[in-house]
Amino acid sequence: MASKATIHDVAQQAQVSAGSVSRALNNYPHVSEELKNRVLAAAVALDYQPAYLAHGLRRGRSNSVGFLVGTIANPVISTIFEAAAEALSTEGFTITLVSSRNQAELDVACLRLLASRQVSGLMVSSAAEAPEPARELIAELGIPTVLLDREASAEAHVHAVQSDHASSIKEAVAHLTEQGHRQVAFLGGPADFYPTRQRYAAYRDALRALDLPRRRELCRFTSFTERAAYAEALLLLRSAPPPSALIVAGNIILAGALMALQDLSLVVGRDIALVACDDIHLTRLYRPPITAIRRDLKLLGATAARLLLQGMQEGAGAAERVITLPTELTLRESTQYAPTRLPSAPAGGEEFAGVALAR
Amino acid sequence: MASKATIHDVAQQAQVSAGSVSRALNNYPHVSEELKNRVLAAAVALDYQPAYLAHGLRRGRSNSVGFLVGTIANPVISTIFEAAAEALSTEGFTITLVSSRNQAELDVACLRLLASRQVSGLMVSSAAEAPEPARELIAELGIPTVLLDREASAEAHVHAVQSDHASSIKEAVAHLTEQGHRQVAFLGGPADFYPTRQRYAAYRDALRALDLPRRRELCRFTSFTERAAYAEALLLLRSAPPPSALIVAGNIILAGALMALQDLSLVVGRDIALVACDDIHLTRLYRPPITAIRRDLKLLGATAARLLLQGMQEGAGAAERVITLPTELTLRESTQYAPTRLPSAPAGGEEFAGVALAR
DNA sequence: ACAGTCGCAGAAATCGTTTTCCGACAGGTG
DNA sequence: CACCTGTCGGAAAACGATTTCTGCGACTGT
Repeated sequence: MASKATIHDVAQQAQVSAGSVSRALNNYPHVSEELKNRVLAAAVALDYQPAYLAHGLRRGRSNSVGFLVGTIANPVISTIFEAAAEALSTEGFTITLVSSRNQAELDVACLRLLASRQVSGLMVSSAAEAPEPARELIAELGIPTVLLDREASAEAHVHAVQSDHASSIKEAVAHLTEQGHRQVAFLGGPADFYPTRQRYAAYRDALRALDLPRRRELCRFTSFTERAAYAEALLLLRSAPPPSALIVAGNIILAGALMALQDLSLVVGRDIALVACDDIHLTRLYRPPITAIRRDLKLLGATAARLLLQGMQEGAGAAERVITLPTELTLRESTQYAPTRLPSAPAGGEEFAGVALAR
Repeated sequence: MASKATIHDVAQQAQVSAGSVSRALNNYPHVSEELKNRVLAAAVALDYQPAYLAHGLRRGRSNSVGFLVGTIANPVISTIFEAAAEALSTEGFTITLVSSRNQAELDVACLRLLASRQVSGLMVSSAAEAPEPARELIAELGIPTVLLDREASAEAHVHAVQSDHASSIKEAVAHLTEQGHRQVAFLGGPADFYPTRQRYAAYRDALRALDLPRRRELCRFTSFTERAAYAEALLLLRSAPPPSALIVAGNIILAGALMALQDLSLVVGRDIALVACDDIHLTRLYRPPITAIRRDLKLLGATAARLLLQGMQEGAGAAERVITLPTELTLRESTQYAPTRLPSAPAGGEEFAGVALAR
């Protein structure tokens, strides 16, 4: 009913041609006030809604941007995209959402789907990374694209918004060192994943700069499932000598790590210091509150939207842009007190280490 | 490049007419094997992707379903929609996502937008509820629709998937009563919100059935922001006599409530028993773990998708369907031990009751 | 051998817009 | 008065698919 009236109905009602209706409604030059008013009145009277499909077909663009996500069921991702969606929709764009279900091999199929939908822009927070076929496809598609927290591309139409993970990681390691920690562990996402690479590199550099021991077994990578993160965290925590501090990337991984800590009866802030890489409800509300690296997710989404809007406007014009947004280390109790595992408390420390070793 | 080849290019390559290409590709009857092969080969050679817009325009349907959400930045919502999106996309549908930013007055505009996009189906988890104009619009739009955890509609094309909030709430109240609690508080979402109404009604009925005091000030409703939930929780917890148990609806509200509890130095499981209405990472990982009402969010989403697919297939055919899925109360330590606030100290108990009567 | 089906495929109409093309008309100028 | 310039709006051609219409052969039954 609502979408039943066509432009011809409006034209008939207003006693003009269909072309004039189109011109009047789209604010073309050289349209008389009088005609415009007549058309507007008729459109309102008939509750005319232009048929999007026909509009897009003729115009050659769909006025919709494609969102490719690994999963939307992650509060960090969904917050970013919500902000981006808001900015884009106020500019008249619709969002077409596709999830590759965290399966890298589905990325390409999802992109093709979006391309066949003739999206006018692309926002990508895909499952996988790097030399991947998905990147090539994005490059050859020629659609203005913004990568979210992914390795930037050299293509002119492919922009990127990233977070400065490195500086906060370095800050965190420095902070832990000041508290006396020397065995600092790192639990990251998939090793080829851009944020993980950034964080890991910063972690490694910081250890080197501060002359801390760099032990391979204190550094593990896991997929984005709680179960996998739990398993890796267990392995990591059981290594000898055990870590006295742990940096975990991502909120799902944090959940797995906390489960592992609880299963090993390790109390955060007492037996081990903990730093999380995204600030979610859990980090603030956990007892003790967990030190976390914060970033403005809404700003990230909004910035990405702005970049994409620019990219879509200038067509295949200017060169690619990369924007890096700051992160901020928020200290909380999980890193505030020197854990008992620290070698500074000699006897107790030994004992705890012994227990940990014995499982 | 990828979407550059049209059906005419394929026709030319295969030395047939455009119509035949369409028939061959869409598995029409009366197409010779030989022609079909030739067309298929040509299509592959040219990497032909049918133009979605033209296809939809001619067919009259867009092969995309609209998702209307209050916000996607809520893990419960996004998990449901992720599951629904997966089921729908395997059937060849695309998702068009619109967020009304939790503003009830935007619901209608969002629906109109989706309607103008000629979506073939609608999935609604809108901000607001009830006699609202949005419901009327959905009714008159005539698009097959599934409401997610919302009041069902009498319209033939409007289906619903709901959760059986009531039974678990009753179970929770019974459990609390068994532990000796008499001052059971309830912190819900907006009062006109379907899940809140269901939960509140069940809570009230359970109190009545178990002959517990029903005090208005122990029952508060809040919007879906952490700040608001925090404020209401403070008021609720400060009422005299204070509640010894608290049931909170929704994950955002839980976060606000936990903040309030921490600010008042009330320890969950010791000073107050706590029941949450959605099982998220936070409930499982909080110390102590929080008793929660669980439901299978993926099943909810998948069921909604199934309902919508049915609805879109049978057109304006059969009548509306409502499916109610079970919930399950998972007991954890937050309700396991009798809190210190319990009137088991008799004098206090009398006093509490007296105050309760006086309102 | 002839009318009646049936399978197949080309030509053309169609979906609802936008856009191009073109003609009509008004007003100012040489 | 002829001529240009510029505004306005109708008619028709796109856009790229699907679907209807139509006709051509081949096959069947009598």
